[in-house]
Amino acid sequence: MSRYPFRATEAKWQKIWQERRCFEAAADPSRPKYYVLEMFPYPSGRIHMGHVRNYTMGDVVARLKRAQGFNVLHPMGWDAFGLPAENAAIQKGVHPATWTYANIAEMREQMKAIGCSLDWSREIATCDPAYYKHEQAMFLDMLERGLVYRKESWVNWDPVDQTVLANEQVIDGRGWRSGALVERRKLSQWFFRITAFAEELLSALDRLERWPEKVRLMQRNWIGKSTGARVRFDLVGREGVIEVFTTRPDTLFGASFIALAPDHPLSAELARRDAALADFIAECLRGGTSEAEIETQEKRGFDTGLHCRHPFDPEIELPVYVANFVLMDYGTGAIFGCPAHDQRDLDFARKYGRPVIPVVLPPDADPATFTIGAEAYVGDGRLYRSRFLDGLDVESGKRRATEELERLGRGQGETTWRLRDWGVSRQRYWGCPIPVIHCERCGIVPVPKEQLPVELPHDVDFSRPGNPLDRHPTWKHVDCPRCGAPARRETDTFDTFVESSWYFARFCDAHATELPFTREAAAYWLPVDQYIGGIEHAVLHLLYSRFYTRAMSACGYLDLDEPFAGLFTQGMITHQTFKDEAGNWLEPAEVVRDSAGNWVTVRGQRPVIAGRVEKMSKSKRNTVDPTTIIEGYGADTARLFMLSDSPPERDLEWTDAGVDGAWRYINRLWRLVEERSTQLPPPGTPAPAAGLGEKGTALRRQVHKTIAQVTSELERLHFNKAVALLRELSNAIEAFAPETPAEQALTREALEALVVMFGPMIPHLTEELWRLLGHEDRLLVDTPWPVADPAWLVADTVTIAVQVNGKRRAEIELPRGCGREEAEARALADPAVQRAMDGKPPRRVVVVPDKIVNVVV
RNA sequence: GCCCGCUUGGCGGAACAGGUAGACGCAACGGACUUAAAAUCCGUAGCCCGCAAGGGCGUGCCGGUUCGAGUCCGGCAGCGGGCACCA
Repeated sequence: MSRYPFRATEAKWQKIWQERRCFEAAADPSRPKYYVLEMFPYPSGRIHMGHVRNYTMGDVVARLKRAQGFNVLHPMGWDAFGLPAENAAIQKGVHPATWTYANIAEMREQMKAIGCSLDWSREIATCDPAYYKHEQAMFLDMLERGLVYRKESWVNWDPVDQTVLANEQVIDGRGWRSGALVERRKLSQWFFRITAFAEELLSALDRLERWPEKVRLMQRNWIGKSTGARVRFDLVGREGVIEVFTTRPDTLFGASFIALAPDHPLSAELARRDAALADFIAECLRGGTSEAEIETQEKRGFDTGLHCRHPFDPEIELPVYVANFVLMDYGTGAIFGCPAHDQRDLDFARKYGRPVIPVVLPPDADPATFTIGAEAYVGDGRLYRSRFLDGLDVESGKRRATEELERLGRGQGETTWRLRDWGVSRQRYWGCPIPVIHCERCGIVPVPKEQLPVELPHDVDFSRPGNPLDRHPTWKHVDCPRCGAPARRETDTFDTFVESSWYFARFCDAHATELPFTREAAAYWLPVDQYIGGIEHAVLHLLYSRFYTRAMSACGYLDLDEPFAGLFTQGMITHQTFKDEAGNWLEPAEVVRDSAGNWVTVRGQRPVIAGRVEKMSKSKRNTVDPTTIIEGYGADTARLFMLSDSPPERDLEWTDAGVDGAWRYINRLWRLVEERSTQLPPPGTPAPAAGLGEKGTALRRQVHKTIAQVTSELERLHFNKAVALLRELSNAIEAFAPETPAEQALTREALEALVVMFGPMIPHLTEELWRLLGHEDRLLVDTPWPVADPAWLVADTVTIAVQVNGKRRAEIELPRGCGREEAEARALADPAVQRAMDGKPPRRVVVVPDKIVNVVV
């Protein structure tokens, strides 16, 4: 029995595709373009299964679009700056650049073995000065336009990685990479003014129709727009005013206290003369921000003794507290408490004995008896006890109250955002240097563009913690470009998310030298038509890129707002976990089933505890190395397994049985074509249009139906459904034993359709089969996608179900499009139907033509 | 706590737009070939009753709309995810 020689075959076709430069793209305005992109990898050293799944999906789309006649751009590169390179330097003494480029070389070879239709001529690495030079130039342009600024602020400091983190990189109070509890520090930092686009970044989400709703929702929540009002409360008995942001100006008459954040300037001022308050504030600031701590922390306040006047009635005076639950970096850092209609304010009021005054009356509630118990009322209703607001609903009340505040000069309508500006300064070596110079006399001076790139020095010392750039003997010492006095380079580098915020644009013109990319190339290729990657970037990378694209447009580099027209987020790869008796994680390769079916260790047959199926991770050791699979079964087997069965957005459980199944099918397909190919007429021999007999007609119908369905499923990225349809077709071809020349020609027709349609998924095998079918002159990758003939999509007859009282009782075959009377008569005549009717006359017969007949008795 | 999603055989999953639930696979079982095993091929298979013909039940649970509900509506449960003192 013949076995598919995958190793030689895969190597052969990869070499031919490369030699013929099949996948190198060139802009061609006369042709429609299609830009397919997978999120580029960090060069950690080895590819993992998640990469393989990601790139396989992208490759199917790229190859499909290519066959459909699009001018396809499908590039690949390396997100090459980042901390692991520095950690390697510290631990192994290897230079970050050496480590990174060695990893790239290794991973490039691993990736090539997957056989993706990538344009390697556009390969980029973000740590290349030829790349980050443009990033520095763009930064200077953005600085000039006010899209970048520097300010001293409280930052999230990761004590393990010794660097600042963006808000988006702090998860549950811990650094996203190190897992260390984040500290607060005050530092001077560079910020991208992402908030300048907050409104647009939010509203444009509605237009991203080819993005998952889930991602759009996550971004909406992250941007966190709240509309309300800023209200000024005058202090009693002293100068000054407290500004408060509220989304509920309608409930102002329910106010019973004012609360300040512990780090509010007024809190600090008062603390200077009040030791007890100073202690309270210190205690609040010490409290962590982790989830557990917030959960357990109770609402606590400190009465400052100060009072404020109510903006609508100076007679009403409200006490001012400092409270631990008020955040300085949201709104104004101060709130007014309305206990009746806010749960948190209610908890606080109950604890400190403040009055609870309901001012929104729920529908059907009696104003005389309505009271607030343990829960605040946050729903809609009619305002009452609120003078000029009485009788209004909540929405109208908000508008009316805001108008009144504006009329009195005590406030105005305002929108606040959860979104903060993006802090990009990192105190690390292996990143893009921020191209500015600090001069004692001139302040911050941009590095003149002709001096770019500001390159990282190669001779750095990792023997001590902290930023090696900072203590480099010479690098940071430069003369001020403006006044010539001795000055100091910025030693912080960019957050690596800056590099990934524009790499998709660099691919349009990866070798441009004067500009990051030419306007023409960007105008032709962008936006990315289909972007594929993990859901973990739903906020970070995808939001930064949307911002950065707008910022580049503002600086005149291109004319685009949204970089990714279509987004697909793939599921993760999971695998069963194993532990030994001592509780140590075991690799899948270290365990095996014994004769009784129990899991035991390969070495020593020791008992193994089989655990849950979880995301493949190094820490749980439940990973499978893609290279091992590709060497043992071939890339096509790995690709087919990943595309079969599991819908791409869902998690995929990696199993040996599943891989075996894919491997068996690869061989089955190979044998099918090998066996049939000897009896086929030469390529190009058409099968007759008619007279194929019943079997032949059915096969041709199935071919055309499969073409129509597979095309549509692949276009919607439903790879698992496409695989199922193609397996059905190949089952049908297997069952079809051609005898006449016409049937042999039909077999060729069917096999060719099958091979072409499987091409994007298992490219090496199908390229070989295409050759086996006698196509010497044209590669499969240059063969157009088949088009279904509508004439063969419908049969003359249809088999429909007949129901009696909604239960299926029979199947009847009817001419397609036959009339209701005939369908009804045929249905009622069926013996099984008559039996089910039990002699009763039909009360009603529902006929849905070509679909179903339902007899109601 | 708030918001979102999901729940179909032993397992992964199909089912366009309310119209034959379980396609296509994985695992399993029976058989053929083989000294044997692997590979391959043929066959069985939602569950229950039945030799069969056939019948009953069945898409997390309860209810509703409809000639007809996995699909629509209301309620509940479980699982997963996002956000979180956000005023």
